[in-house]
Amino acid sequence: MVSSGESESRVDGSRAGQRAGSHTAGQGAGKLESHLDGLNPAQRDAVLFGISEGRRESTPPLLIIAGAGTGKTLTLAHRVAELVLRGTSPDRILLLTFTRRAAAEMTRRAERIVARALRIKAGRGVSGRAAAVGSLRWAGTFHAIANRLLRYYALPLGLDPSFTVLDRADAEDLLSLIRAESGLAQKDRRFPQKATCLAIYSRCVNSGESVKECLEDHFPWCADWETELRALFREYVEAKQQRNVLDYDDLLLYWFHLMNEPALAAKVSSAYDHVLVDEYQDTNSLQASILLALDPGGAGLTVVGDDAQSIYSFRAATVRNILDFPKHFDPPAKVITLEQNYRSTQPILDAANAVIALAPERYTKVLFSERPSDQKPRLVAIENEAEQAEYVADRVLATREEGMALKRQAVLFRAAHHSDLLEVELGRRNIPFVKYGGLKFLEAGHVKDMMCILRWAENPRDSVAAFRVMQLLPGVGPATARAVLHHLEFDGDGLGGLKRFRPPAAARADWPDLAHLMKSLSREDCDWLGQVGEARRWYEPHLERIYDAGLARAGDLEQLEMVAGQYENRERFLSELTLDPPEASGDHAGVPYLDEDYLILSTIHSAKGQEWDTVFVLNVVDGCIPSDMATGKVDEIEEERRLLYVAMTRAERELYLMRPLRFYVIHQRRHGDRHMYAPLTRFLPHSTRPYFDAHVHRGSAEARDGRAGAQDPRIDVAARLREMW
DNA sequence: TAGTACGTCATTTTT
DNA sequence: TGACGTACTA
Repeated sequence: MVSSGESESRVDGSRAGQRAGSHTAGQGAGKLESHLDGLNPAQRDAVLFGISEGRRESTPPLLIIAGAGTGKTLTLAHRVAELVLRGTSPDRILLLTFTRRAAAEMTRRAERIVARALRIKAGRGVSGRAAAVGSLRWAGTFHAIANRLLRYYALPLGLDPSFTVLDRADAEDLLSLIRAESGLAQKDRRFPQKATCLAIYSRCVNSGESVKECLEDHFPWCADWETELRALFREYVEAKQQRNVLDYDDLLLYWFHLMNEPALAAKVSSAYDHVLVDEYQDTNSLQASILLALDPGGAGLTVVGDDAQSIYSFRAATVRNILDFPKHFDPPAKVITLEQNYRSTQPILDAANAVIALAPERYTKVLFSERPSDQKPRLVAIENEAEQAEYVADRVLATREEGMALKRQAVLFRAAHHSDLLEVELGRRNIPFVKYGGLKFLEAGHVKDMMCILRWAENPRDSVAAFRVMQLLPGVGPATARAVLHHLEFDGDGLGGLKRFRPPAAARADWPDLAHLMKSLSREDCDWLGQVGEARRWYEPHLERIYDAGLARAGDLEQLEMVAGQYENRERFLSELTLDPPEASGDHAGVPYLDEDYLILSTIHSAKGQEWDTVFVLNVVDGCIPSDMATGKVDEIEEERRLLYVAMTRAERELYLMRPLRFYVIHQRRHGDRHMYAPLTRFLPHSTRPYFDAHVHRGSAEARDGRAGAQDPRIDVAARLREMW
């Protein structure tokens, strides 16, 4: 329980912050109102820089360094709106974001700003041109935009436009299939796992490193396998081409090669007047090459980011992209820095600044806020992880009692499994929650099965999907599935050939239905609406046979069918879901209803760009932050420091750093389970102590178990026993 | 050839 | 703990 002595300085709900369209109080009555009134001078500079005429040629490149919570999205949205207001067609703005959520948010805000600007103009009697952002057609992640471009340019790229996109799990499966076929697995020493192989491959592609360099720098324990890995990757590339499938990295690679052919590059480039890139610190060198090829002179190019929040180097992102950006151009790109934070209270910023100030190399930028508070962030030492879970659940409920919705509170952690115990505790207390990061909706076996049915129909050469679908039938295993693929290749009638395959006896009863389903789904004129239902009706009996919790899983499939209805066709549905999967998974599988209130659980990575009133950070101990997988290199440690910084700067009003003293370490050593004492994270050395309220929390377990506490009276039993005689 | 029982060995974050 | 690979049985 929390001691009742803690003061809870409530801040009124309307943040002193900035929201698109919100008026800031205190504007001089005589001053003319403008849609830019809510912006501070630096933001205004960033919005207006170089776009006085709205023409691409006259807009030099711009880098906006935007610290955490400094109104980055607001500023970028204003810039987009400003471009539209000055006559740029929204169709000719390319907006590259880190997630689709960010793209949607930016579009929404830009629209509101434009609407407001037009209202103001109209109010002044200036007849505003009927400009509307409409939807920004070219807003999305690098991968999503690549997917669309590659379908437009499939022909010159030698692609079949019906290609399907492999998600990570599919790519891993394909790799592992090849590994098995090529005999790489049968070595005396253990070959790296499929996930590791793919990680190595992906890093090479995205960073431009050779396999050798990559292994030395990032996967030293696999260094002996260089030759085999290269052979594996060669076969992997070939396998993808045969199957007409692209993985995530291919999307970028093909785009890159598209941009390397001058005639095509010119065509792509000429489609956009302005290119804006968000979260630039988390792009990798392949993405940077694409961008520079898209806009070599930098005209109309704006990138935004914060080097202190670069946390994706494991995905080959390089902070050099943002640091070196200005130098790519002559004259160098203009740099504008945003330092005023509108999110957090000053004590939270002070603590976060203190953490990042200890980074050996950094680009000085000190955030300040106009939101005072007496409440420093709390550093809570607690017995163990179980009590950490109880404490957080208690505090969450208490904060809700004070009127703060669960949705305005978040629990952040380094690795997805760090919230396991908390999830159990929340379940026990019936506190609804949604978890971001970790296992996704689409990774659940049964959802994957359904997606593969549709993918196979979309791309009959997608044998990864086919392989999976066929083995759903009883009596069909890898050998039969392979035989079917072989049969189809020679039959030459697409999926229609399925009905001419003679299945083994064990599968005979179920075969015709599958053949019929796939033939039906793959017809050219097959209406998209209803396809998922058709697949579901076929699949449900198998679902019940294959999985234990068939009923709960059937619910997910209904969800999937509803989601499918929101897409115009099968290709869009498959691509967009693969490239931008619904990332939350609730307590019960499936997406929660939006009107419910629920607590947010999230990995720190997935929390990027978000903010909550109250934030709890779990396991602020060495071994978790920094993760003990990352203790090797200085760079890696520095990235972990930035992770803690990102986590802390998500909080608006209340921040709790949780520090369990004892960890129960399971299945790690032969010696069985044991306890370990974990030291406080090295990122909070003694010098940072003044920025925190430290307390030691004595868990309720002691009280519940009837154990004695410090306040209990003392009895001198020994003396009494002596007195008995 | 499918399906299962058992032994081995672990590297976080995600488009 | 559980994912994955191997060996065995029906």
